[in-house]
Amino acid sequence: MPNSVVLQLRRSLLDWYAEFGRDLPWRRSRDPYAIWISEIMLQQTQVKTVLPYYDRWLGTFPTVQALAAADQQAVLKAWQGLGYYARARNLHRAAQAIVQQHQGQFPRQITAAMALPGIGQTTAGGILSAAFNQPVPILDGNVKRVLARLVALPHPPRKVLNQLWQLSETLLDPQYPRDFNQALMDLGATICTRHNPACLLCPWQQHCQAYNQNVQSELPMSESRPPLPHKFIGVAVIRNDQGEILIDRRRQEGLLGGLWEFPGGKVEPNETIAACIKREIQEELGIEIEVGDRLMVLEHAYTHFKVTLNVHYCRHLSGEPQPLECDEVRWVTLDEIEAYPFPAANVQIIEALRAASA
DNA sequence: AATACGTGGGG
DNA sequence: TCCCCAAGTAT
Repeated sequence: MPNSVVLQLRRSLLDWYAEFGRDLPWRRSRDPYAIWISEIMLQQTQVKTVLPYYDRWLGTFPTVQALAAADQQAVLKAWQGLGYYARARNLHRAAQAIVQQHQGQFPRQITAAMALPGIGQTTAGGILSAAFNQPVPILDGNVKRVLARLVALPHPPRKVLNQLWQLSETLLDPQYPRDFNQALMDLGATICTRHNPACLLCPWQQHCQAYNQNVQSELPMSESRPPLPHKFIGVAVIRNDQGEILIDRRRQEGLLGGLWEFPGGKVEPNETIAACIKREIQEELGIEIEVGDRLMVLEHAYTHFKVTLNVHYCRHLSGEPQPLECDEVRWVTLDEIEAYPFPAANVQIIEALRAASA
């Protein structure tokens, strides 16, 4: 790309941003901690979703020291509903590393930043450019889409990441890296959207190859995926003679790691829901239960599979619950359950229990 | 390099 | 209804 074009692209984008850039709360701050929190929350998550979480989080954990000193349960509770919970666990661990190894200061070296858990190349670039105005490129979903259209990229972005990183770096304005990166993301989020891009309002219209070839709605190229597997799960709401409910904390690794849940598991072929629940509870907790009435059936979709949750009331018969396949087990009341972080599908179960007890 | 990892909203 | 997607990272 000729240097004269690069200069025009920088200038037109920065002019556009000065007039139409979004007023977002983290842009009002130069605190690396606040900017870091926003960057992690924004991974694979829309601005609209993040806004309420961001404000609450800074109220609960106003500094990196406060976050480092917090209990993981409180951290996960503040993250409840945002998804990709490894982000919260990594944020917590990274805060402790910053306090212990960086004197409480967010590292300014990109290699040091990327050594922190949960911070990859794009997040590091986003933080260092936004907080310190360092000339470090980014390549998030917005930038991939904008650049793929700008050059009419004839490949799915995933196949040519090096080329896109190179382009992001070439275009980055060395004088205004903070505003340039933010402007690039705003362009993707508000003008160069996935569906019905507003090309007539775009500052890059003149240089956009996709627009000039009228293929903007076809780009970026996407790859089709096979249909998601579907799992049927039996879930137990086990109550004891005191009316308390049994919950367990999932292991740290993997899906929903560290969150609490109602115990249960996958229905085997030719197995009834009741038999599944009774078996799973014996295997996971080592106790005998009686499976009772159905509370609800709910559908939920994760990133890589779908589930049908068959939730039944159960009565504890005998045995002391043990954490055989989880990190912890606890009897709680419906009031106490508020303090525990649960996945979204389980929040629906709690709401149903609350409605049933009212 | 390909896959695991959440959730809510839009077409 | 169903698929796709949105400020990606870790392994």
